[in-house]
Parts: sequence; C-alpha cells; structure tokens
Amino acid sequence: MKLSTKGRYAVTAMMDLAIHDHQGPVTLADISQCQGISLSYLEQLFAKLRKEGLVEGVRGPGGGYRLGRPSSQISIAEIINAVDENIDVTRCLGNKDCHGGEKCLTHQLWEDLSGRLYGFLDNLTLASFINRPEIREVSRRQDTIASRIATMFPPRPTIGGTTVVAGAAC
Amino acid sequence: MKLSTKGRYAVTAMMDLAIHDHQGPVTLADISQCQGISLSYLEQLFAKLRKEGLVEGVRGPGGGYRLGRPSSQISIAEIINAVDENIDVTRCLGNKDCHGGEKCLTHQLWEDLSGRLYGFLDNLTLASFINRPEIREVSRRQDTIASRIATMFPPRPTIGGTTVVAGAAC
DNA sequence: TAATTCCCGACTGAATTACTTGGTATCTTA
DNA sequence: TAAGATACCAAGTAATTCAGTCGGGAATTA
Repeated sequence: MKLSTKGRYAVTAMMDLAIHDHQGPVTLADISQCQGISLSYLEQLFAKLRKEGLVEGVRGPGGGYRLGRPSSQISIAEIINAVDENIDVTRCLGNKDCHGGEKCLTHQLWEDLSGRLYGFLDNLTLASFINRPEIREVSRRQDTIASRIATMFPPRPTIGGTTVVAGAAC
Repeated sequence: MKLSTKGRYAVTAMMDLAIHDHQGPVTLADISQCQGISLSYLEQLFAKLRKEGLVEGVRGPGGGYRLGRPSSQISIAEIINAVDENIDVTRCLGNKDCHGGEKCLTHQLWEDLSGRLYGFLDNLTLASFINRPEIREVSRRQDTIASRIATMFPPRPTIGGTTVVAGAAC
C-alpha cells in the first residue's frame, strides 16, 4: 500500500466521473483543465484504471470515460492500487531469514498495519463520498450552471441523446 | 498524508524501539543490520523523528535511541508525518477558484478522504501493535536468544547496569 | 469527410529516494 | 586520561519515480 500524489490524482479524477456519471462520459480534457493535471499524464493513469476495469473509454465526439462499475462497488483502495502498483515487499521476506527461521518481527508488524490500512480504504467506496447530501447539492448546482453555459454557447446541444455538459464545471 | 517506503522504514524502526524499550537504547547499527537499511539513511530519518520529539538519542557506548514518549502515546500518523513532511496542498486551493468562488468539489472530497485516513492512522498507537500477546511472546524469546549470544561472546556484559543485547536479534 | 475523442509508445526534466563519504561531539569503560 | 562507541551533521551522488511533452494512430459522430 502506497499513497502518493499520483494516487490522489486518480482518486479525484474517479470522483469526478462518479459525480457526473448520470450525464454521460467525461472527457480527460475536462478533468485536465479542472484539476490542473496534464492531459497526457491523465491518459497514462486512465490506461491503468481501464486495465483494472475501473473505467471504460468511449471514443469519438461526445465520448470520454465512464465508471466501469457502479460507484458503490469501487473502493478507494482499488483505485490507489491500480495506479501505484506497489508490490513493495519488505526486504527480508524471501531474502534471508533475519534470525534463524522465523519471519522478522517488525516486518510482521508492518504487514499487520498495512493490512489494516488496506481494509480501511477498501471499505470506503466512491459512492460513500459523493452520495452525501451537501455534495449532491453542490454538484446539482454546477449542473445547472453548466447547462446554462451550454445553452449560451451555441452548437451541438445533444449528442447521442444525452445532454452535453460544458467543460468548465468541476 | 503520504505513504511511501520512507514512512515504512520509520514505522518499522519505531516498532523496533518500542519492542526493546525495556532493555535500554537501541543503536542504529542494529536496526540497520536487522532491517537492511543503510545506517546513514537511518540517521537522516531519526534526525526528523528526534526533531518531533518522537525519539531521543543517547550518546556514547551503550547509547542509542529510545522512544521520546510511551509507546501508547505515539501514533502511526505522527511517525509518517515526521518523515514524509508532506504538505501536498491540492493545486487549485489558493491558486484560482475552479468555478467562480467555491472551492473545487473534488478537492473538497479529497480533503475529506485525507482527513479520514489521518484519523484512522492517528488512532493506531505503537503500543496497540506490540502489546498483543503473540508479539510479546516472540519478542521475549528473542531476548533470551540474544542474551545467550551475549554470554557466549565475551566482553562487556553490562553497561550502566543494563544488560547488553547482541545486535543480531530483531 | 472532418472533427473529436480515446489509445499508445518513446522521450525528458525535475524531484525524491536511498545511499555514500567524511567528518565532529559526547559519553563510557578501562 | 585514552580509546572506543555511539549520536550527530553536511555535502554529494546514483537510481528511481513523477509529471509532462511529443507525435502519432484508431474509433466514432455529425
């Protein structure tokens, strides 16, 4: 279990998808602009997320990324693991037994801690974050702003039946 | 909140101190040898831990490091924070408001998550790991092995009144 | 057909990690 | 008092990871 800004990028991007799930796919260009992450870097992260089935891509105009599963079935731990791919085995594990046969005590303790941490993050789903009323409220307000912008700036109000959302709302 | 191998090194080293607390200070040379971490790198980590009051150094022969407080009053979060010093502010925070005044929604959500994670790790103390009976048992067995080694190999059986522990037990 | 988007791989600068070297200061024991 | 053990300190360095750039496809929609 590792936790870096890379993992944070992935988690916040996934939250973005989860929030706008009902409006069709979200483009990486949007996320890139909103969160100030470079587009190509996001592409690399999403390649990993896609490999784990956490997201699915939709090509062509009106395309973007969607959650691979309902947000209630995606845990924070999964997201972090997908991008951080941290096998990070403690050094002495297969290496040499630290003191004649039994596994190094402190490494055992670390695995214990690591397991507890994973359990904690695996119990937190995307849904548990975005389904809180105050979040829903802000998100709803942004949708109306976004659709107002979408109607103010001209063309292509719908694509494939779903309403297009202006890129600025995040 | 960040979590890397650096943090892991610090946590396992602190667990080491906690386990051998009753036997007087533990030298960095011991920890270095046991856990396969370079001595000077450990020194750098311990400099930070010392700055936070988590450990205290004892110079001279028979010296080493001791916990700065009882293990029941040292949390995992404190240890990780001490060495990772990760201020890691989300990019848009003071920068520019993402959408006209209110704080970016996903960054708000991240802070929420980050806070929960910190809370979790702050509730885990060193003591909660090492005071479990099976750990105490292994640790006790190692002590006897260590003291047996200490009596087999000759000199300086005691320093300052406390029994010297051979370096190999970890 | 043209625009839009995902998809892919190679490369690059910057930061961080983990380690090295070469010291100095303080303490304990003989 | 001398010698050795240990913490303490600072500068430098190779390897790794982070984050981004570039230059292209391939699929989809209007």
